[in-house]
Amino acid sequence: MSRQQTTELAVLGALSVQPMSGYAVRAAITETLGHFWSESFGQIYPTLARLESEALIVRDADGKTSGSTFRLTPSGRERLVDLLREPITAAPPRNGTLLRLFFGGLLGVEECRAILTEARSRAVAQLAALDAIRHGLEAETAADPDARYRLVTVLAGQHSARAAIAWADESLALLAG
Amino acid sequence: MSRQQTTELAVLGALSVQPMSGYAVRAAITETLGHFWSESFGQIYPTLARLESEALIVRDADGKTSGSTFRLTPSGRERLVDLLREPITAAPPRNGTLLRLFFGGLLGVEECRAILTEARSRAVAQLAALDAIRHGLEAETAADPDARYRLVTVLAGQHSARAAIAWADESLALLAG
DNA sequence: CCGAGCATGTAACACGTTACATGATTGC
DNA sequence: GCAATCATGTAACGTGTTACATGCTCGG
Repeated sequence: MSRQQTTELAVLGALSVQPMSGYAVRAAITETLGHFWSESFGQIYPTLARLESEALIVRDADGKTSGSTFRLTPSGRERLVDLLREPITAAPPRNGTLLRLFFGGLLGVEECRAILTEARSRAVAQLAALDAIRHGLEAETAADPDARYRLVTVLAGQHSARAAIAWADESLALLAG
Repeated sequence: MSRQQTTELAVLGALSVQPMSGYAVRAAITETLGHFWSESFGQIYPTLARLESEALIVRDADGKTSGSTFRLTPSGRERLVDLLREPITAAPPRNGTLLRLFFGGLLGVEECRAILTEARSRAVAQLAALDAIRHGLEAETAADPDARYRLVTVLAGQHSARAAIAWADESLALLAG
């Protein structure tokens, strides 16, 4: 029971920052929440239509241009806060890499080491990408206290990436010996 | 293109350890892969039926008892290895906790600290649970070299849990100051 | 005999991606 | 004018969970 409504949460959240088009919502989610969230157009547009019909957002036609701009209504903002408050249903964390390594005996040491090496590379790249974002946010924090919340999500990604690197190193050593 | 077929991989993997009933496959996945995988009956039974029709597994009627036992055929084992070798499509890692914290400004410091405290508790509990499993596996490793692969997945969970604890502590300090 | 757990399966629903179709706007 | 990008939407498909329906088996 009780749908997840996570897409609704992400869309309302994006619009809470500033009014924008559906296309821009997608871009904002990809760019800003990209390291822990994703949405496709096939989800976003139907969601926008439903939110509009429930008067949680309104659509302003952009004068002469083709697109439109969606804006949160007061009840939409209330709805967003309600969703934020809702208990977080811990999704089962399906991890394809671990599933493969668990049955690694069927693949052999070398292939498993390759999987680990690749996972390590991805983590190193992500750590570097998040480092750049982090420096920007730390500068912002002085002016905007709310930037701290965004910083918290970046820290999560960095801790997670560092853990992945340490795990890969330890596992590579274990499989080498 | 190219379906994920992750359920198929998990089911074949479970049966590669030993022949068992569908009910037992579900139990094995829940107990052994539980910290990084999950499957429901609604997925398992149709998958077993399909695998049987493709002759990747066979069903042995258990004499007089009601259930049946599924067993990998040689081609089923080949199929499993093929699936293990397939490139891992890194699933977008949707994290509901981070999505909420990102918009934490709308919730306020106290509610965000509560979310972090709860995330920390879950990580502490998981770390302890995995520690018990780890000790068992380390003992097994001497006798069964393949136990190392299972140990690798446990290490992943522990690194991840420790990272979550460190992240929660750092973030709680950040939001306190 | 009765309840707990074993066992199998289906139907309805929710969620999400991909591919497609269509057209406007803008910069070169 | 033409390509890239902005913009909106739909349809088909795949995947996954939940709830339901059904019956067996075994220990107390």
